[in-house]
Amino acid sequence: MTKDNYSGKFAEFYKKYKRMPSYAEIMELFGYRSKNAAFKLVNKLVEAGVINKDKQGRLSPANIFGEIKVLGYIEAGFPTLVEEEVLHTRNLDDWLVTSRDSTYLLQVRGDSMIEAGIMNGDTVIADRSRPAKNGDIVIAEVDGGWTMKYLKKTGSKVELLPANKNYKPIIPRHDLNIAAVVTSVIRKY
Amino acid sequence: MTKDNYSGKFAEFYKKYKRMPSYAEIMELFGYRSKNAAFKLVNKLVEAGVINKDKQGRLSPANIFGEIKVLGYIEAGFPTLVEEEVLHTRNLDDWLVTSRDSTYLLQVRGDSMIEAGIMNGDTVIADRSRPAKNGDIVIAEVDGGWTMKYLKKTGSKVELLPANKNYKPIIPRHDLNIAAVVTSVIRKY
DNA sequence: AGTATAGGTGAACGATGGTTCACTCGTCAA
DNA sequence: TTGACGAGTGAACCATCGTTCACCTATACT
Repeated sequence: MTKDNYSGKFAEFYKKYKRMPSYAEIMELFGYRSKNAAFKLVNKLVEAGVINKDKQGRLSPANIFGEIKVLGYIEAGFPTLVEEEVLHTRNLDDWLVTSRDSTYLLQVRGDSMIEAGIMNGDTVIADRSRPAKNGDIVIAEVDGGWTMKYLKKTGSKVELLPANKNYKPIIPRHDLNIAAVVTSVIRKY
Repeated sequence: MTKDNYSGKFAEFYKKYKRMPSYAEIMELFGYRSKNAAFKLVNKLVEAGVINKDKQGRLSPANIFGEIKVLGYIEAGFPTLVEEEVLHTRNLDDWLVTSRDSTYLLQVRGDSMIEAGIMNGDTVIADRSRPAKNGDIVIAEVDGGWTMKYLKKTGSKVELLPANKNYKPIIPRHDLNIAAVVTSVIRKY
């Protein structure tokens, strides 16, 4: 069994149970009949930097699980070199979500934001706690309905601008309630 | 202290140490002087569905940490109603990443895929293990350089198509090595 | 008034945790 | 052939774990 397979089993377990296995469980996981075998294996993985162990011997994953390798740039235009080197790793959750309680996912219908690269079927991450600045893409309740648009503030005047020439800007008549600011857009193929 | 603050402290701890606190640690966390106080608090949170407890009393977060609430649709075009109801929750990692070992993040430079809604500065998630099908967006090594394009297969012929009228299709002369398939696009504001 | 009841204290319990020690069994190099 | 070494076994160790019990407030409700 390779070293990747070793840590893979731990990652599997951690993903399933959201905690590290005890030594008794590691025994079952690898078919050992001695706790000490598990103990030695763990120490190796600690040295390899895959697992962390605190002073009291409790285990925790060492960032590796849940983190995704980040390579360099890819040029969409002309072919260039991508360093085949891993620059660092990144946890998607930590990267995209600052405050979990005030964050929501919304699926997008329609094409009014197409020029901003937001297409029909995309998912947006919206944060309710972030203050809306001029130029932000916001989720807003305007005159009784909900919409997603660019926010344009000019003095005390507020407009909601689409990113599609076929649609007109919205100037709120009665109520404008900005519910959330779009912090990210995700498209899944 | 509200119930959210209770679970918030657990979420904080779990995020920091990637494991649930022991009862002794919960005591410190909340300033209790008795383990039993922690014990009773945990049981409440188990009943509230925030924390899971297995047969041997070990704790694990009950999906709530790390999961983000999913609301309904947002109409980009015209204002519509968004049900203010949480449909379900979703874990970004599980949703976007199928096999962690073969997944990479790449930052996009250039505008050759702009009509596919992939803009300069976006981040793409690429999977090395997924087979590349006709119409997929792929990361490919062609004639010594790297690029990201649509893959077009017609019989035995292979082309790389940009999503921008200003760029021409790439027909590989010597080598074409499809390294990864783009599974998601992320744009962060 | 009394009296439930939620929330905390403090001590004790057995079970399980991680750890250590002595030993065995192959494998590989000298 | 010998010896060193990595890897697994099996038993024992104590600290810590989760749990339970009896007891002690407060606060709110009849």
